[in-house]
Amino acid sequence: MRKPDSPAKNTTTANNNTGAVNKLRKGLWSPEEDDKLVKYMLSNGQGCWSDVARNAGLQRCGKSCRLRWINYLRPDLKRGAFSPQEEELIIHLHSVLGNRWSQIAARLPGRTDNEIKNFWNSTIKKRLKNASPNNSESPETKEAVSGLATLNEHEIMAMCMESSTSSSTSSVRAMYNNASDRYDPLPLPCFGYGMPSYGPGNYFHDSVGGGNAGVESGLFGSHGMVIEGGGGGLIGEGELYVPPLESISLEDNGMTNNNNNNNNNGNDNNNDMNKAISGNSVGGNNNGNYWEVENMRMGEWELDDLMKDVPPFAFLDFQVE
DNA sequence: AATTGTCTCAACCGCTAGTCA
DNA sequence: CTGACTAGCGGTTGAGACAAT
Repeated sequence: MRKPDSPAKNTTTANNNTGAVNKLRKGLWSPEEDDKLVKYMLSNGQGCWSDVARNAGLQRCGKSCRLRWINYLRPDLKRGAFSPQEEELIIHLHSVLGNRWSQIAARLPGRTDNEIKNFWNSTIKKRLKNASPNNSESPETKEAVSGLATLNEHEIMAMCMESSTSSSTSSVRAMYNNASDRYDPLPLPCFGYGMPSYGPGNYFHDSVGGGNAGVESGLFGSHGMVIEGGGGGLIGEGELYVPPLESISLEDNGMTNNNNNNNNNGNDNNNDMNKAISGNSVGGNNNGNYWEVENMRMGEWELDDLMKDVPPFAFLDFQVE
């Protein structure tokens, strides 16, 4: 943890330093600063982060405010220890996506890229290493990693349930109940498609009336997070494959996210999952929506191709007016 | 009880990409 | 086209917490 710089040391008042820009604070955030930022964000929503810093009366750079909000203050954060299911999912996603922490985080409701990155570097990495102290390419290690490429359907559902009933949901409800009978959430920059239960259009809107948004919309459902194997190939029947963001065709869902322009070509995804989906037509579990992924290999999927003919983003009601 | 080593994680840094004048 | 500005990402740092000696 970094020591919070004292305000006296870091703040140069404009009074006795004409023309000088106030020195920005660094280091740990004080409760008062947190309070200021939370209050500002809840009442004004996210705008330009440098404006947020200025208007909230914080001697912080916008970048610092953004980080603090995203990683710590955002009301929907889950916090606490990672569940075994989350852990498995992280390992699996990392085997598919590599160190794309933000994309991994986008598939884990209430978790931040920073949190996942730390968890990976401190815990999982070590665990996988310990599983095979002599050789990282040993069968044990391969099993530890590739064995997680498929997740048990019930485990996924359990994660959906856990996610949708998490205490963070309640806390968000509490924060928004006074203002409205539905959750008009603050914009959450890292939540794009691929995180449907919190994503645009699904974000808690149905939860207030007793519905269960996380389950109804499907933690991995409507945007095609999980492809159910049809038997044969590496994805067995009843097993679930979580495709990389870049690989998901949204055409059948009629949904896309213009914000996701990350044109990763997936060259580092040359693992067995390619073989698994290549030559196996796998159907989505989304009420009859199917993605035809026949003949597709990750390295060949270009985002431009995926995005063409996709109708404009149809759900922007979470945007701050 | 004191010291040392290790772990955890909040926050920073540097970089890239997108936007706009 | 260019440069300034901003958002976002991944890597790294470092201080506090905790465990071991």
